[in-house]
Amino acid sequence: MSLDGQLPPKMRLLRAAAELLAKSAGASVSTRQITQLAGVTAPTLYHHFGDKEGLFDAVVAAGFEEYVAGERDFAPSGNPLEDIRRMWDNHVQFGLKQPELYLVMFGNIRPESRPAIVADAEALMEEMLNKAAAAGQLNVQPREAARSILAANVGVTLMLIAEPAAERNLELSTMTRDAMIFAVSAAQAEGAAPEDSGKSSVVVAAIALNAALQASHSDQLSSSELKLFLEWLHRISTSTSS
Amino acid sequence: MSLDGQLPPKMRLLRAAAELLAKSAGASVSTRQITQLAGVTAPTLYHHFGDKEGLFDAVVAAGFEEYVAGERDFAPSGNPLEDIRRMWDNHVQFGLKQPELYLVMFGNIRPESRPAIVADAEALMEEMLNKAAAAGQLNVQPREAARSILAANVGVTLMLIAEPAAERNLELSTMTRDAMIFAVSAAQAEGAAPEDSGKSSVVVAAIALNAALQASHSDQLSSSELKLFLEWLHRISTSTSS
DNA sequence: TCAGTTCATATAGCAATGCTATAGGTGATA
DNA sequence: TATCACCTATAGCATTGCTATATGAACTGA
Repeated sequence: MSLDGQLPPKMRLLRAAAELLAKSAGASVSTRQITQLAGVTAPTLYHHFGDKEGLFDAVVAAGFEEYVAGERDFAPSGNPLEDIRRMWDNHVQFGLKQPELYLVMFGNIRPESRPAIVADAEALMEEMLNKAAAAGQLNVQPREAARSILAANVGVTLMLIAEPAAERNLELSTMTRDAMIFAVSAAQAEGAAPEDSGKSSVVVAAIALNAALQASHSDQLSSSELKLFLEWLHRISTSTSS
Repeated sequence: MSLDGQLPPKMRLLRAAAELLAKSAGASVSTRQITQLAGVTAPTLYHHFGDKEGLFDAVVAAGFEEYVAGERDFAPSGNPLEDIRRMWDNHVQFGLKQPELYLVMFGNIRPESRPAIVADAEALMEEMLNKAAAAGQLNVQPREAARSILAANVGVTLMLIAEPAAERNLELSTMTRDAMIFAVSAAQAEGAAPEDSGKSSVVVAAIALNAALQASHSDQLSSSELKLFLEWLHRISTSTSS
């Protein structure tokens, strides 16, 4: 019952809330529990965070920073698709290590409350996919691919969290991961997929060029020219031949 | 303020809870609101459902029956993969029509509380995938495929719910859906995928035979023979050639 | 040095919540 | 009619999130 280091009460509240949230298996955590563990009285909480939800938002924000740090910390391997795999695995590991926090971040999403985190996570994924696109490894727009992969990533993580820890089979994760990456990557364009083999190398090249352009901030075209050019590229790279 | 038809109080409580849960955007619904709307006093609720959570569980169970009914209601189209697409779309539509209910069902999943629903949903999906496997359209075990597809389906639905209704882009759903089905189906085995082109037609055939056997309850082998035979099949069909 | 100002914490308590001990009413059966 | 199981209501308890108000500490400017 002692988080009374010399830390300021704000930090102690954050840590107490995070700790109680982590160990309470879904049961609701009361402000009295939090303040007691932090060695602080109620008004202090409301002075710093305004609200119980405000405190939890702060906990979530801290957790998200940890998540982002984990996603950025490994050095790029040279193969963007391989980096995306690692990103996926990092995401899953984060969810399994801090399930309660993860559930608050990605399980309780509501339109009016918290899509900012999702947008940030998508941006992180898109950033990596842009490299793949620039290398000609992508079959679809990086943004769409990022949203799609992240959605599957979240779904898999939630499913794994829902399972009793003993029965968790990580093959679900690797299988879904590779399925998504494969479907999104340019590998299939080399002849297979009978239904949409029309995704010719033209499309892949257009996507790659698009990504390269947006990444390099080229100055060789005026902004209005660039806008139109990108629009054409977009039309080409999203065209389906069916 | 009147759900006082001649329905029994138990039904009125269920409907009141469902209605309040549906319109309260994430805010917690109090038992007093529910009992008042149902025209009933508190002990009645606890007599019938024991708990507030018990009542919500009942609401979820009713919602899940509705979900299952929706998943079963369309006639099979002859093409199992096409049926799986419809199943996916049904799932997404259900989530978008009843977001609050869906969030309780799939967003708040915790290992100790509610994996039964997930297991049922998986079984539903697996049932359909067995047909695809029997038709030689599947590249992996039906159970694994079902878990994978359902996970992606849940993730996509949650992401769409998280978005403001105005900006919802269903292309995320169709794209992820087709990506998953493509990756799981046997189509790619016909030559493309350079990394694991080893998924030869032997594997596909083994999976198909396995599904057919389990579906037909063949009596031509004794149960112990069948068990061993299935084990071998399983070994074949899960072998990777990398 | 000291009044003034601001920030941070504590005392005490309110309204709303989930839930229950107890009792009253209703219908079917004997 | 009496009994008995079932269902519902009155009243109230403990806990919840939150706040009105007051006290202390630290810094500012003269």
